[in-house]
Amino acid sequence: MYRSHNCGELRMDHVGQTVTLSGWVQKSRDLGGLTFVDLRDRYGITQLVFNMDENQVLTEKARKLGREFVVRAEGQVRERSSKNANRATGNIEIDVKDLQILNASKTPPFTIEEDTDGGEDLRMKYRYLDLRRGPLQRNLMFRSKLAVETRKYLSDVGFIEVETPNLIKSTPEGARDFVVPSRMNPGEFYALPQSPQTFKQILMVGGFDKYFQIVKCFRDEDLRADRQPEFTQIDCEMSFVTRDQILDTFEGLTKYLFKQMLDTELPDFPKMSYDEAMERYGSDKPDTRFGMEFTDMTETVKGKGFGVFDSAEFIAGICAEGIAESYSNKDLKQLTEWLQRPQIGCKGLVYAKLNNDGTIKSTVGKFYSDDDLKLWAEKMGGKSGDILLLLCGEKEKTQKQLNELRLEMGRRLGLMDPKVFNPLWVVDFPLLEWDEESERFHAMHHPFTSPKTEDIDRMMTGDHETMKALRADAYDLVINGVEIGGGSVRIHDRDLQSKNFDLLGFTKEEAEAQFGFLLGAFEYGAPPHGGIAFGFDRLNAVMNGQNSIRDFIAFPKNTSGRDMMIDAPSPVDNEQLDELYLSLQEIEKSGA
RNA sequence: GGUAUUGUAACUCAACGGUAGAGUGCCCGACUGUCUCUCGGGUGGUUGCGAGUUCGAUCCUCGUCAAUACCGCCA
Repeated sequence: MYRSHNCGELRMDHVGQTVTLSGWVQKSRDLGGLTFVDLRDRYGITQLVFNMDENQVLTEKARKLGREFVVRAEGQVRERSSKNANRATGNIEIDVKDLQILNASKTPPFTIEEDTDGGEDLRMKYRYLDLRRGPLQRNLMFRSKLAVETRKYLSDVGFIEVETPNLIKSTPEGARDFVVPSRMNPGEFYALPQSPQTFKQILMVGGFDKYFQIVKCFRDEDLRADRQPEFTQIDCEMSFVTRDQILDTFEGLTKYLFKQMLDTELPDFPKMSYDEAMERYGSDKPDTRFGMEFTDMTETVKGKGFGVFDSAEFIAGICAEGIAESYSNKDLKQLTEWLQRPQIGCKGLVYAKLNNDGTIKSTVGKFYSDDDLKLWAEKMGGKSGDILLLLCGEKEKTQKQLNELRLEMGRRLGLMDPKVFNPLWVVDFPLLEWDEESERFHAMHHPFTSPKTEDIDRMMTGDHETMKALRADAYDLVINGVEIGGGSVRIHDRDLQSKNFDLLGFTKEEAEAQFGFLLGAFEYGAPPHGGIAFGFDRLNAVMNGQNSIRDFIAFPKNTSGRDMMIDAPSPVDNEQLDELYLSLQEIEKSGA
């Protein structure tokens, strides 16, 4: 027997019992005649004691243990003479009678502790060591429970979990596909699914009116801290439902998950239109934990001789509360430079400091009287002690930049409380997005998204400008400025679907070749349906107040899409290539 | 594809253009109540790689590779 108990469960109640523990050596403290060894498993740490007077051979053996040795120890639980209040098992220790080294270990390249000294790349290479650390263990246990609770909730309200294939068909819309060559079908390729989108819609046609799946999705696009090439979704679809029934169902799920996992009661989720989100926050995923909302100043500030404003399409600002005294000119200059980085690309920042003594200091004081500036303050809700920050330019671009500024100020002023969760539904997204480069429309959500009922007529007959303004029955769940998931009511009418493909620039033949199976299915009685998918990795991260999803994935990839542990991707043998009828082009290495 | 930052001992980081250093780890020794044990000694380097400038480069310049963050991209 390797263990009678784990390393986290022994307490004063167990004193006197003979127990067997197995685990890893966290650390040993050799005091000469007395040696302490901290034994660790995923449940906790228990102290082993060896005494030279009582058993010299065993103590000598214990003194030779290195970090991360795997050992089995048998002995008696006893009360400690000096207790450690910082540890759950800190009142007891094991007086070891027998010690077995199950496996020795090389010295690990970084410390296996709560806060490791290892850098990201080392931790990735030795992921199996990093996984032994408390934070990673807790994250993966959290993830496991979150999946279990999701299944519990959804199956309790009647959802059926159905698996869909991973070897499917490449489609031109959306992200780049990962592609898999088919040996049995020379010259042809499968694609890995970007999501089970078409399959879940076909399941609706198949009569599974409530479907869900916790499923891997694959997208061959550049990565970020919150984006992996393979990631997991809670994917759902429902038939015979309205938009609000879908939203209610998943609001219910979200509330349930927060209650079960964090014991947090979420309030009802507000619904905000895409347009409103853009006006108030300049973002389709606003962080509503703090205010600092936009004020449109276009009309207010024009006509006073300040050319930059007078010629601008759009001028808007935010009010940063209570920092007039603490923010020096140097700070503001530095903030301006931050805004001027190419990633953001502002030309400049206009500010007005509303000093506590009632004076106002502004970069554009030359053009605006104190009364003018007081009007600004009034419009923007500024009071003494605040700083008004204004940006101007082309409307969409300026909104985007002001959004960045708002978020940065939120960060700097500590307004993003990690303990607070502010969910909201962003609804009524645009149906189509005009792509200047290819000079055609793209589906903002995906090609099966239904326009809002009231927009259908305009869609069938409207001109180009009308098309840009069409609203879709599409929605996102946003929590603390993170897009947790999104979905839409789908088109179930073949004519409407054809029109949509038309607008997206598909010929009939292309549409048939790409999506014929779905269109065919729709001819046999497709029910009205809609659905949603949550980013499961992101949900884990957000619930734990973290930005990076990597520490919630057991084996993540780095920013170049490499698995540093197994060193993938890697070349394959010519034999393998031949079998697949593939030949490689020379890869040009520049320079060298 | 672009912008930026970083690359020095096993790890985390220092070092004005002038013989490369600390803490941690690791090894040896001492130590009977530690839990960041303590104390003494020791080990440890192709400064990512390649050019260039210079009497001399970890430092400056160019190239290159890699990691990370962001933009583009991605729902």
